[in-house]
Amino acid sequence: MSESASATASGRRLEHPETSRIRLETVLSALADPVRLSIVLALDREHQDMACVAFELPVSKSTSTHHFRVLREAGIIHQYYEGTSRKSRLRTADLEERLPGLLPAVLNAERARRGEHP
Amino acid sequence: MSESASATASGRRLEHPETSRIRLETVLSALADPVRLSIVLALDREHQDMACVAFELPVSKSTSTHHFRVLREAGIIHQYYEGTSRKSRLRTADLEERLPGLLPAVLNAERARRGEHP
DNA sequence: GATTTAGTACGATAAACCTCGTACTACGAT
DNA sequence: ATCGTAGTACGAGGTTTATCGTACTAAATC
Repeated sequence: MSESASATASGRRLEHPETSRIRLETVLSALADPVRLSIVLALDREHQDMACVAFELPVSKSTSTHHFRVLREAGIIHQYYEGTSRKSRLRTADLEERLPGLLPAVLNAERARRGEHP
Repeated sequence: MSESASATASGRRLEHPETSRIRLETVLSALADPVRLSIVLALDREHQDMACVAFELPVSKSTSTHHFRVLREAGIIHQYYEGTSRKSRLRTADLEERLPGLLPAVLNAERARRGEHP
């Protein structure tokens, strides 16, 4: 698992923390926001890479960019370029290695709150 | 489990959310702070009720009060008066009922980070 | 009653955060 | 080459947060 950005389409780099540098407090902060929580939930539900636009977030484009960056810099999602869009994927395995049980617990609780079936 | 404060020594009331009103985002926010995380860790490690002064936090008294209130209002700790001091206890069972697996995951991760034995 | 101990209440301050709009870039399609 | 789509960068505005000091309260002790 290399950590240098996979620049499929542009020369732009996307910084991702190594798994060993994922920090509990940063992850908790990142997840403690309703918009970001809904992003994480959608990524988990669809279990496929999603472009930012697919989330239909109730915020502006720049705010959306901000939230995705927070998630990426916390080590919660992996992002890469594909054409004009940027795809995101949950770093499920990395999170499980570094913070075992945390993401499943958060996903379960939030799904339960929303009345979604597990 | 009654929710009206147990005013052992004073007439002062301490507000505690009912278990059913514990919110994921509030809990995540509350745990996403180093001082509060160390409070929760100490409460879990000592497995007994602790007075605020026993934590020896690296902040002033008023800041300490603030952090304990955040934890209490999030539903993470229960507090009651005893003499001149205020004792705190983790609401382990309530959290497990409402947000299963979350607290153990956080405690494990933080203990691992600190190099403490589980 | 006076003192000590433990903690609260009330601002104040400085940093961080969420939000937005505008201007810009990169890629794909026409 | 032009246009549209998807997203970034930057800066600003407003709110929340963490921190503190000072002044206060309640209980235990002297």
